[in-house]
Amino acid sequence: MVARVTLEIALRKEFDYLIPAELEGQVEIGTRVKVPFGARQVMGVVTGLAEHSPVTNLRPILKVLGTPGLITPKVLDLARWIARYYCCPVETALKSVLPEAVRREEAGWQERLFVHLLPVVGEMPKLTRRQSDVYNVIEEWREISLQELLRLTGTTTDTVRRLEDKGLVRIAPQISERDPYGRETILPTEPLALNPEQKAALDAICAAMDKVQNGGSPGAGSLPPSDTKSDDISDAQKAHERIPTFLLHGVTGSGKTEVYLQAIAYALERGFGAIVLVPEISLTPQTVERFKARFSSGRLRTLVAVLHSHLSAGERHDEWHKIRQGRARIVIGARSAVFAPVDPLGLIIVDEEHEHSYKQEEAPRYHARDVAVVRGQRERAVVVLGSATPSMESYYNARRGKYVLLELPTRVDDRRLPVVRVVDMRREAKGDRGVPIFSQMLYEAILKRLERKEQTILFLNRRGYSTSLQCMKCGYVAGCPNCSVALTYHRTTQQLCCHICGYQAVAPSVCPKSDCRNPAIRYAGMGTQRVEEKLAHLFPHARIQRMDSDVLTRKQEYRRILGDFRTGKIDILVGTQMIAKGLHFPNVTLVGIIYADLSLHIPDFRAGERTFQLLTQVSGRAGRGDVEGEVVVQSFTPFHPAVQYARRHDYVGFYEQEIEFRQELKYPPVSRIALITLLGRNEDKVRFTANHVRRELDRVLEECKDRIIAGPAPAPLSRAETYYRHQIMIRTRHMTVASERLAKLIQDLTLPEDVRMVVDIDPVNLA
DNA sequence: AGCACGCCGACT
DNA sequence: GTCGGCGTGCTC
Repeated sequence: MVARVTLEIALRKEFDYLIPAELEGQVEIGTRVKVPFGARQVMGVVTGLAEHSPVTNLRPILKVLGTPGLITPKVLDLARWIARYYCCPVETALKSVLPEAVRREEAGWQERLFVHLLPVVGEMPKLTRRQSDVYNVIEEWREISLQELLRLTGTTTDTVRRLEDKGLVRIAPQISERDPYGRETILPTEPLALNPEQKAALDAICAAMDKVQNGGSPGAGSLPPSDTKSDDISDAQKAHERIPTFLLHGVTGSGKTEVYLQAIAYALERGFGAIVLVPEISLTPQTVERFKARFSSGRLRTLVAVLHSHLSAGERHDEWHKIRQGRARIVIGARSAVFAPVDPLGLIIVDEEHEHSYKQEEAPRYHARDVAVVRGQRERAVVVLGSATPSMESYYNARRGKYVLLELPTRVDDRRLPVVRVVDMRREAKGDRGVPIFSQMLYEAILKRLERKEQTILFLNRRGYSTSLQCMKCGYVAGCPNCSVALTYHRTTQQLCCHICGYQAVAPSVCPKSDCRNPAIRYAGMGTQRVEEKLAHLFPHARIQRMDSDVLTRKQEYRRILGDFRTGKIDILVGTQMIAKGLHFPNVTLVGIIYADLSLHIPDFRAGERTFQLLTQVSGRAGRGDVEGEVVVQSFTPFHPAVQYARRHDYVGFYEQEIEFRQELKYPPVSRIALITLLGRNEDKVRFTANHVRRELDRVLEECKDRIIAGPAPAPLSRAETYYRHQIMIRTRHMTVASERLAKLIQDLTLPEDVRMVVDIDPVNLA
């Protein structure tokens, strides 16, 4: 017998090995093995089995490693699809598919000392500075290996023992299972009555599960020569009918989650498990609780596993095995949860499917929503994509009949959508003083809320105090020495800060240009800090809290602020992106968007779409209680379609006009994009290499008739962290073909030592 | 990835 | 005469 092995050293090639008699029966697809490779020994994963190999002088497998069955043929199949489509080595794809914590199997179960957080009984004991630092870290992780804790805090076992003596933590060998949300008590919930639209959506999803899931799974094929591109499994599946994918378009508050819950119940009923993907920021304890509350008791009782990036290695390992062993049949998690080993899988839900955080920004550069759809096809699982503002891609697919569109046009509580008022900021300019931060309308609206003891959310998608430091005399702008961006001024620390690489410098008091030295340097633009300061000045008695990643250095801080806001200890919450999502507070009756145009001016064809989504999502925060909500949008381009359609809550209207623009310029969803970036410290070399790559692309994509290749040109962010960046953009409707050619080009091309090439298929970020 | 082979410049 | 530069190619 012969095994084909993909090696851990991430070569873009697979190698065949003999299975020695003594290992016969232990080697299967997905088995991890140690093999000889030249003079070395390397680890790898078996990707295929056969009687014979096209290669003659085979060497034998040395050893079988780890627990069998970690990588199932299904998982492997998915990893190979990712490797092919996203142009990366299979091993790189496997890295995401099998989390590191699970891979290092031994470490996961090993009896090491772990520090557990204990509930505080009675008075909190006095702690020294050091102790409380350590305690804070433990509190954040809830449970952490002693080793890791010591590494993280740079302390000694002694300090931790001290905490144990005070009864705050327990140090013990870890055997018992970790449950990240174990200490919370959850009240069970019953299915809610559905309105007709919800009912129709649920029925459609359940009917699809009925129709499609009649059991049966594809078997393993035989080994083709290693350079063959055909994928027998996917070819076999093409014969079957397509598994439907649903796009659930429901306005904020239309009860999408209840539809998800009941669809999951139906899947469980029929013996299938489910995966729920949510954006990382929405994966709050409340979100998880909604699912646990429904499924942690009753007839369909099952564990709900949670997967996200803040789990410790041990927790991740445990959650994974809960799923693998079938004890948890529901998984809720961020991007990488799309790979959860749920089997049999009946349903995948991708909530907020338009969210960019589903795209992984490092190799493998996969999009979890798209992987979900592919996985659904391969495992006969029904996929439901949900959003109040679907991505152009998904709505386009729905329009073309590739997805089934389900609409939830009304809020479950029958409340009207908030009134959105757009303020033309060009008319607000006060001659000498320029444009104020707050328009008269927004000022009065805030004042009214303060009088009525209602709450306000103010949104500005930019951190810091001001955008840039500018000399009014010579035009000098403080820029980052490592990146091609202006530095942001942070008043609290009196520093200039780069939001790309984190570079910091003391803010100068006079213009640093030697021939200028103008003391009247000014700060242009504004950030959340400046808004907060101005607010405090305008409303001295209001309780104001800022919330952005500068404030949130700690995880508990996030919870605390939201807790204070919920209990009414804060009148006005000022924040960035992160307050735009999911959170609902009944007493919020006003949402102010300080500068709606900010996201319109970024050099990206999705700027309009992003702005529309942002305005719609932020508006959704207003008026969920008994009082109707009001949204005030300040804009310098008040008649821009993204602003106007958002004002009217008209998604379809926006889509119709946006798709025309995409069509005209052949941008997604009408085509697909592959973005090739060349990076290096020597700009000439980068430019030269980029030109060379361009010529090669023209050659290898010859038969890709509809291709449009643009560039090379400096990337919108032309320099980041001291690396110059040049880009080439490929647009085509046949990305599968293009990916394949690109993979070959990557293989054949020899780049100069100090120039790297990054290939991003379906990028969401063009910078 | 790593390591060998191989063909041209300045050093004991 | 040799040491060493990194281009090219190979590993089942």
